[in-house]
Amino acid sequence: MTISLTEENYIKAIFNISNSNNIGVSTNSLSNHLKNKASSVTDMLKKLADKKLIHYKKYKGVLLTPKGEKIAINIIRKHRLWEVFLMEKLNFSWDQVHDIAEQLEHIKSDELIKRLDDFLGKPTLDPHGDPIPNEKGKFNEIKSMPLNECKILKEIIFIGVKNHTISFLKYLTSIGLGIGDRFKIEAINNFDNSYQIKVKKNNLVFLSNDLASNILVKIKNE
Amino acid sequence: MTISLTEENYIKAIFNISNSNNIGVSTNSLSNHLKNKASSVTDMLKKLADKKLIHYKKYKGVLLTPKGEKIAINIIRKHRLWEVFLMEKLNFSWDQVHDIAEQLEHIKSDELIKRLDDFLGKPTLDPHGDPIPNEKGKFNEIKSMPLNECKILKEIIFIGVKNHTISFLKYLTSIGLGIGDRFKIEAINNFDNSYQIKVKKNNLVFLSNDLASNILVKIKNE
DNA sequence: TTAAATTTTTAGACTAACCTAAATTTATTT
DNA sequence: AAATAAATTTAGGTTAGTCTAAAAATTTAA
Repeated sequence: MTISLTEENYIKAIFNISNSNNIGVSTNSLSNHLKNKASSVTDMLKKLADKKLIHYKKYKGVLLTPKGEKIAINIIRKHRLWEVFLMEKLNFSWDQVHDIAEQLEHIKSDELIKRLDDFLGKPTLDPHGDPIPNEKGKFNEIKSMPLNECKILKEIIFIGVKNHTISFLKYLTSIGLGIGDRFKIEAINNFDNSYQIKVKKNNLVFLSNDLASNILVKIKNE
Repeated sequence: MTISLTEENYIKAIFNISNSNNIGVSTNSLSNHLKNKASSVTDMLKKLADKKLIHYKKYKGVLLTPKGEKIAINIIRKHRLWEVFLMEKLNFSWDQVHDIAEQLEHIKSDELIKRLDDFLGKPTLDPHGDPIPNEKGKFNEIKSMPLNECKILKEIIFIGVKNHTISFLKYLTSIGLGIGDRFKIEAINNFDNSYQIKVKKNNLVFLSNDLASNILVKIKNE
């Protein structure tokens, strides 16, 4: 069975939306996500259901079947491996890699991905801190939390981001924050729940609560 | 102006056919090359002519405009750079790279190609010995000739192949011949114009005239 | 140089993936 | 629980790229 590029994008969207909400995906959310009209989405959902890639009941939203999920995870694996390649080997910055990886993820060759994986040293995290599923589709989850759930003044490791927009990533870069950085929470301002943190050798950096909610961290030695 | 993947494939086919024949490309040759019906080809030729990518006069065959040629050369550049990447970095063999490069050549990002080129050390030849045009579209032609035009017993360098089929490449590999190899013509058999050559440290290898016509060589020190 | 063969184009249709507008179902208010 | 609002689906249409069959132009051959 062949799966078109468009079908792949729908499957990926369903996976991403259901994974962040953990519930059946609505036609409208797909319509927003893919910037297609809801009626177009309905058409495609019927097609994907015929191919047994999703469970679909009219008016009830959709979920991936195991077969559909396998495809979704493989696309994500390819996307993230290419992102690693673009950053590590071609020296792109983390806000430049997404659009290119969005194209590369559709290249069809299992052998290519196997060799790319080897070439990159079988990475388990992409440049945004997102886990890269292995060949079997297994995610090596690392326990992280949004910075704004951290209410104690501790040493922290910056693990990943929730918001992947270019402007957000550029902003983090501009204030000197990158994946893997260690920093200390110096203060949590109780009037607006904003944060003051100190990155090694840097001055204090102020982060709004909203910004902190998009930064995923791990408490050091935990 | 955006150019679809299909349009890119037509432009590339026109370039390749006209470059090997050096003459206007017929509808039928495109139909064979692309494995589409001639009527489909006609439709597309009209579209490409509207976009000023080809010169097209009904019943008269086509040629690329400078604009079309620029696009064709850029696709070829991308294809060959990706082939180098696949062989040099991912250790594919030369008969495996074509199909994957056929997909990769359509990835749209000038920045990506620029960085890939740097990463690979700005190569000027691909793994089949074909020249890689530079950013400006200029080919660095190397003077080579088919082995069967070589009628003297000389030291030879294997520069490239004319026939790119997988079976041919595999055959060359199996008899121990690879791009860059030096060998000596030991004998030219006048009854069938076949060749006997001696690759360094190897036994004598017999090549039919037909086979020799698909091997591009340079005479050593010339 | 006319007839036959070949090549190319036109005409009309199909599929995938999209759209708008209208109808239907589900959810929310009062 | 009826009325309104929102979400979803259906109906019918469009475009890109393909196809088959028939018509027209060109080339080849007698």
